[in-house]
Amino acid sequence: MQAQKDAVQLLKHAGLRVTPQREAILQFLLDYDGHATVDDIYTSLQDRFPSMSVSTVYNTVKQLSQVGLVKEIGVGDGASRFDINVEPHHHLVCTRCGALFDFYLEEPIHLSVPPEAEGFEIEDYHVEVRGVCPRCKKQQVS
Amino acid sequence: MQAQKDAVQLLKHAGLRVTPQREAILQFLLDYDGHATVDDIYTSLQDRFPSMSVSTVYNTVKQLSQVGLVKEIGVGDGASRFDINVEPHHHLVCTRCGALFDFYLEEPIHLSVPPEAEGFEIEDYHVEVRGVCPRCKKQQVS
DNA sequence: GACCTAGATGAGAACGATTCTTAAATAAGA
DNA sequence: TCTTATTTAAGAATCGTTCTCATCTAGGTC
Repeated sequence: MQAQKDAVQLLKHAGLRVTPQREAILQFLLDYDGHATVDDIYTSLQDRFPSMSVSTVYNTVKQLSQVGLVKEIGVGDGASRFDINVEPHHHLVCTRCGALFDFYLEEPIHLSVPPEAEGFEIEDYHVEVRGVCPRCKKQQVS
Repeated sequence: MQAQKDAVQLLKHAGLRVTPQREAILQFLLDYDGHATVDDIYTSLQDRFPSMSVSTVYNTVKQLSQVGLVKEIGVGDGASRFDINVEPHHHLVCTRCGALFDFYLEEPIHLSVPPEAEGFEIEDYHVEVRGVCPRCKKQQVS
């Protein structure tokens, strides 16, 4: 009840219409521990919304991300993931299994904009660290 | 002649068979000023290799990147881009037009691996800075 | 130079993620 | 309750990429 109200309030405050589908999708992301793909959301809500289409999930997460309620993270080549953690943070990606971990930088990056991009207006940045996660490291025989 | 020899030598040293298609693709990347997509390569070589298939381009760039002759950079959602600059470097991406600029970090990043990823073995990392390039900034009225 | 074989190519089918299209359904203000 | 601008469902369409497989060829061997 509590949590359900949250999703509704968040949608209202964001100026989005409250529909059952949106509420469920946002709620799912609020409860989900990790970085969900559209397919995660879609299949998880199949029971409650058997007739919901994938387009609806795409539309919804796009809107949620436009109003800043979720953050889209596109690492590597696979499907985009959606993160309820909208604070600026970065990711470790396992090149073996695709697992994703959040991390925070100890201090902001320092970069020198090259001459040909003089005047580039930085909006934000994302660091993608690639490597082998502890789980996969354990599994490899070497 | 000079440049052409380079591509051949690079392929040989990498232990790859030298085929006309590979030579042309690598040469194209050597000459190309920027970050080419598979489609850039494919369409640019249509004249010289009318019967070359996209698969060949995909196969070739994949191999070139496996032997370290080029670097694949996948920013945002669109097509992967291939970069003859294999030094560790990072990218500015224009969120309006998709333009891509290289940049270098003044100093390496410092990160604290989160507890749940304890033992993560870092292979490399890539910083994607998003914003508005000078050209697009000029064009927007505001 | 001719021969052999692992490896490369071309053509198109297949695939996965995402977007588009359209008609029907509905949230939310009047 | 009525109205209208939004949202939805369903599936077609699109885009980038991979796969399949029959044919071809680079490059070592004789």
